[in-house]
Amino acid sequence: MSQSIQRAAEILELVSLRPRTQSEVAEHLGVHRSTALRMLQTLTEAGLTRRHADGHYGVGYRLAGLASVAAEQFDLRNISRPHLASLGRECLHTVHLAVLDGSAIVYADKIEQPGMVRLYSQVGQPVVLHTAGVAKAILAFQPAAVVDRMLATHAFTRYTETTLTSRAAYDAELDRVRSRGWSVDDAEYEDYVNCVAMPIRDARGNVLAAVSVTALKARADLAALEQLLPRLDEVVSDVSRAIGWRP
Amino acid sequence: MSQSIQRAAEILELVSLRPRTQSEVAEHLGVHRSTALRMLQTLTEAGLTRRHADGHYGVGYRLAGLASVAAEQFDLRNISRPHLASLGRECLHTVHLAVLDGSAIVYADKIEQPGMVRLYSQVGQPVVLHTAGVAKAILAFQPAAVVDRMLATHAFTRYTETTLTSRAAYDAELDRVRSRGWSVDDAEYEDYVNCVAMPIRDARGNVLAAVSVTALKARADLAALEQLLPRLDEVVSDVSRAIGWRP
DNA sequence: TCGTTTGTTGCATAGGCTGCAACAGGTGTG
DNA sequence: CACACCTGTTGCAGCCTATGCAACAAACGA
Repeated sequence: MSQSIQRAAEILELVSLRPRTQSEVAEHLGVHRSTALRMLQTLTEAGLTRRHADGHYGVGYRLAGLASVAAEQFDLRNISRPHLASLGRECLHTVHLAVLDGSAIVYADKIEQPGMVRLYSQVGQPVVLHTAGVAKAILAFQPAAVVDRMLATHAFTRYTETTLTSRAAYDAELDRVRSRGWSVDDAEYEDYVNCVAMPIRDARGNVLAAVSVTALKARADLAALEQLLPRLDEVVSDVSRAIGWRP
Repeated sequence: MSQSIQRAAEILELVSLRPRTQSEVAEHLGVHRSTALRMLQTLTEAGLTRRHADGHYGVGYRLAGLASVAAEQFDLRNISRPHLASLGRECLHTVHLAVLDGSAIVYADKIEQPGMVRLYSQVGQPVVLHTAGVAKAILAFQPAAVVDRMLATHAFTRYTETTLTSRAAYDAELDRVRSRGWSVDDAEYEDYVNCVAMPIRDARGNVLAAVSVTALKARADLAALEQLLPRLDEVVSDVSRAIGWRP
């Protein structure tokens, strides 16, 4: 809508990766050098960028200050709620939000549908790491060290026929999840419940949460749930963008 | 220089104080409502602002993303952070890091203590040159030309009874700071807040930053803060050494 | 020393921003 | 239920302002 502001935002994105000279910024934006300089000067006056001694422009201190204000207000649950709710209304299944919280993954929100069988999950409770779709969607995108730490003392208890009961099998599944971008719980915890899940990325691109659509197999089996993946992808993309993620 | 970018920055500052409606923003900027909305939409697309469910606009989470991507650009802050944090933990007061940034001195970091009264200062904001302890700690060790340039257009506004309201009085204070190596803010800006500060030196021995310990007078008066000087000296020495300074 | 890049300035142009008005949709109030 | 109020959207005319350009001084590094 507003070209100059768009360009300003682009400059911030550019110099946040690494400080740039006025010429580099000009070239990146496709504008004249003097134009880029004028914009950089304005941004610098505002403290959003700052000029380094070597003539490169980087991110300014004021931006860090504003960022901390934003960080204080961070509230994933409230941000994602409307997106999850509309997803729930559309597909009429239960929608979960789970977040990585220290050494556990816990349900942070749950959208239920009226007149449905209640699922066992409860907000605030830790998920079962080796069966829950959300756990796989989150762990698939964590550094190996984090996965190791979380699974170090984890027992791969068998709950159903499809439960993954070894770390090796689980790791293989995480590989699959990582490459295709979504995960399932194929009746691995209760043999009549299955789900699909996708990860949410934060402002740094890290995966710290996931959304799942869960249903009784009798109501919607895996094949049916997979039909919802495009819509689920939309939802997690929207939420990721809303919390500052950019592709 | 660039009107739109200036306005964008002003919007960020405005909504960082508290979320505003498009009408409030328009009024604040003195532009038509549709203009303000167009700017807000652009900022929101970029993630720099964010629309709350009630139609108010606040700071966006992309700011946090940019700041964290750019974290490595703030070398001094990164180096000093652990030292400041442990100092803060020990004395349970607010610790500030301020740097000389072009023609202003701005807060570069702020270590707050849980459950404490919030101080007015914000990262990225310019400090008040004639009252802030960090300003005195930095300016006392600048060449006269730099001090003159920075104070040339500075108004020595009186905020409290102890505010230094003349260049002469300020220069005398800088002399004192220079000889003893530390500075104070004796309730010169807000009559219930005081602090002590010491300079950080770089590899060339130049002072480009300072650290302060700030507290409500009721919690710790100047005499109490001066007890912390040996520890503060340790901190600024450690940080100075870490960036290459040698005594 | 020279070549390169930065920062500055004045100016003409054109492009984009601005204000305006009208309308749809949503919210809350009486 | 009507009403008032605010938000969000759109098309458009006119003017502002951002832009490109060129020339120059200054800083910088090779």
